[in-house]
This record gives sequence, C-alpha cells and structure tokens, in this order.
Amino acid sequence: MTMSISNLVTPLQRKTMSVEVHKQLRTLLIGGRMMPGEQISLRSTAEALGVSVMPVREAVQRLVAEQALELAPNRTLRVPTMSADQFREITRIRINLEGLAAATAALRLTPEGIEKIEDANADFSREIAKAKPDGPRLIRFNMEFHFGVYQGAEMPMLLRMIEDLWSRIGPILNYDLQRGSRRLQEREPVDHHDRLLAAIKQRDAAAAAEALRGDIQTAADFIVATKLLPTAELEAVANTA
Amino acid sequence: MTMSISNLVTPLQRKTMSVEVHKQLRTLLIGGRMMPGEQISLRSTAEALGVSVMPVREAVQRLVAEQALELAPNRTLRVPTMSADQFREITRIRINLEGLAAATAALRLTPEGIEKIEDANADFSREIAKAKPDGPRLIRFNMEFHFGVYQGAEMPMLLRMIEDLWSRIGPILNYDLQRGSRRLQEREPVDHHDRLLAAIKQRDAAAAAEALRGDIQTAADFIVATKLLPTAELEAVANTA
DNA sequence: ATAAAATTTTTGTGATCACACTTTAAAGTT
DNA sequence: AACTTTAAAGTGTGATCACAAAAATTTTAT
Repeated sequence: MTMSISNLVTPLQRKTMSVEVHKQLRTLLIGGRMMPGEQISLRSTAEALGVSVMPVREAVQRLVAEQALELAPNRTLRVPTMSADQFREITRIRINLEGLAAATAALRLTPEGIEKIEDANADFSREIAKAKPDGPRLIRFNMEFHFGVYQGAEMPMLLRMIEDLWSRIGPILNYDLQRGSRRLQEREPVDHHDRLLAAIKQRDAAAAAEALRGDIQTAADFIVATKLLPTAELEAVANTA
Repeated sequence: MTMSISNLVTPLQRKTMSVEVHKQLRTLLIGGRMMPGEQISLRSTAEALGVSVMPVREAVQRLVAEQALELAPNRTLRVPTMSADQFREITRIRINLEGLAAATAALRLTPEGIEKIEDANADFSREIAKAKPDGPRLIRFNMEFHFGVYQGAEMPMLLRMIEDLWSRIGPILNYDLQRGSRRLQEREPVDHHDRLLAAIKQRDAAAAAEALRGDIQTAADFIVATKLLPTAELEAVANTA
C-alpha cells in the first residue's frame, strides 16, 4: 500500500439537497422500508422532506438509473416488482460480483478489518439465536458483515455496483422477513458466514468465494420457494393494464 | 423458452426528451467521441440539442449515476479521467461480468444469433486486415460482435450493467485508438474472437469465458502499457487544484 | 510589463409555473 | 341500485427565472 495524499484527506464531496434526498431514499430502499410495487410521488416526498420538487426529481432520476426505482409507462413512479426470473438473474450476478469481492478481500483484508467482520458476525449470530429475532437488527448486522468483507477488497467501483444490487433486492428480502420467515430459525446463514470467515483467515480466495456463493444461493432459493414473486407473465399483463 | 404475451409485444416505453438526450450523450461516450477530462456544460449542450436545460439536467444526472460522467467538487461536469488502478479494477469486473454473459450465451445462443456474431466478426476481421484500418468502423464491429454475444445470454440486467461499464471505458479505448495504436496491426484480437466463437459453437461455457478473458485482459494490458493513464497520486493532486 | 484587484461571464442548483395526461371522485342517467 | 358521463385532483415533464459560487476577463495599480 503506497502512502500518498489521497489516503489522508477525504475527497470533500459537494453537498447538495439532491444527493441528500438520494441518500435518504436509498437507505429506505436498502433497508426494505418500501414495498415492491409501492408508488411514490415527487410532490409528496418533496413536501415530506421540506424541499421543492427539484432535488427530489434529480434524486429520483438517479435512483431510476440505478434501477432502484422504476418509471412505469403510465408515468407513475414506483418501487420495482421483480419476477422470479429476474430474481434468479440478479442472484447469478451477485454470486459473481460479490464472489469476486470476497475472494479479493481474502487476500487484502487487514487484521483490523477481519476483527470488524468477526464482531458483526457475532452480533448476527447472537441475534439469530434468540427465540424471536428482531428483523431490522438482523438485516443491519448481516449488512455490516457482508459489506465489511466487500470493503476489504479495496475495489471502490465494485463496492458501488454491489450496493446498487442490494438496493434492488432490499425490498424483496424485507418483504420476506416481515412475514416472519421460518428461515430465521435455522442455523444455515450462520454456517455460511463462519465458513467465509474461516476462508478469509486462511487467505483462501477460492474458498471465500465458494462460501459466499453458498450463502447467497441458499438464501435466494428460499425466497424463490416462497413463491411470493410474480411470474414474468403476470408482470407483463400487469404492465398493460 | 415459454411463449407468452411478453415475447410478442414491445414494452412501449415512454418517450421523453430527457431519455433522448441521455441516449445521444451515451452514444457519444461509448463511441469514444468525448475525451477523458473534457468538460461539458448544461446550457451549451441544451442549446446544441435545441432543448431547455431541464431534460439535459435529468439526462446528465442519470449519466452521473452510471458513472459515465463525473461531477467534480467545484461543481464542474466532465468526462471522468481514470487512473491505472481504476482501469485495472474495471478490467477485473469486466472479466467476471462479461465472462458470465459469454458462458451463459454459449448455452443459450440460437443459430440465428450465432450467425449474426459471425458476420460481425467477419466485418471486424476484414477491417483489421486492411493496411490502414478505420478506427470508428473497427470500434463499431467490435461492439457488434461483443454485444451480439452478450445479448445471447438473455440476461437483460447483466446486459445493462455491461453497457454501463463500456460507456465508462469508451473514452479511454478511443483515446488509444485515435493515437493510431500499433495494436490494430496485430492479429491478436481476431484470434481471441475466433476462439470465443469456436467455444460457443461447441456449447462450451467455460471455454467461452476463458476466451473472452483473454480478449479483455490482453487489450487492457496494452492500454496500461501505453502509460497514458494518470496515476492515482497525480489524480488526487489534480482534484485539489 | 507584471501583478493584483475588480468586474463580467458562466457555471450548477433550487424554486415556481404551465401543460398534457392519468387517475380518482362526483354527478348525472337509465 | 348500477352504469355512464363529467368534473376535479394529482401525476411527471418541460421551461423560465433567481441565486451563489467559480472562472474568465478586464481594469487598475505598482
């Protein structure tokens, strides 16, 4: 790691209302606080945030570009619904991208970084062991664990792409969680996390990617099995209505 | 492949000025018609396109989200410059994502799709064999070949992500090309294309991904070797100026 | 002639209005 | 009561203006 001025200063980003609005909406989406298919309005959110519609317009435009929001043909703005096919596709992409991040992180993570990940995993493990785990807390700990790993890869562009993917699947995952998913009572996710952690400590890139693949795939299989996702055909018909 | 209404109708997307502006600017970027570091102005481009600043603002906001444009701290809008480190990172991402697309396409491509790819490759091969190949034509044929493959994967989200990546590296690749790159006189890219094509015909997903990896990696190595990319340190200093 | 200071121009950002279109609510009709 | 028709409210989109900050230009001073 070369030392330079770029490592010492924060890049002092411009602060505008629109980026602030964007961050807030994005947090809501990643945290799954908005339901798939839910409509939102420029004026309503502008009023709720105490700003004019302009910043909201730009923030929304950006979220549409990130595919975290959707602009229907009838010009209504909504949280995207996702067909089972689309969910499967996004899962394959996640396995590749997050697998790359995990593999790279296994080689680059510092002891401090590893420690942070272990803490997050401990929190997650403790919460999931409870008789009635708290959904939002579980989501937060799981996110801290995963992104702790991904940050360790030191690939900022990749990190951003993964964040975009998470903002798209956030609503789905939360929808499952709010229904009191049985999966919370299983040890499966913890096993995958432990395996990933072990691979990282051994600096085994391939094993790290494989462990992560297992984590993502089994979680995705569970979601698909719930059959809550609309099929592509139903979605197509809904769009014509 | 199941037959349904979604395969028969085009989703009739809304047509607004802003998406039109977005498409035009994006084409310029992917085609490498804008130089890295080049500044653009909302009002100038609005006047050039004969519209108000509003559609340009939304289009630009979207391009910024796709990281095809950059909003500097001093609030100037420009085509992003890319350090060698950033270029290497984006290359690793491309190998994973485009490799996934190629592997999937090898299993799903129809005979018609394969024929289109062969045509594009023939055009590309013919042009590169000339004494003085035409840069823009070469870029177009290469693009038609690659995206012909990627479309064959039938993964629309993945396709979009790859397009975003290309709009980011477009300016760099063209910059190299405009300097009359020696690489054009080598048979190397054609070899990789032929190998990829052969793998697809044999329905060998792994071989397809590997051939594509070779194509991307050798091209990237050449770019990095030209040392035209600013280092991360220089970039950091430039940002403070 | 050179440098410093003041001025003008240009930049992105936010707010407000007008417009076309869709959806919802109300009124009218059978 | 059930359906059709009409009116109202709400939607994103585009244009225009005002403003602060940065950049470029001109002016002034040394």
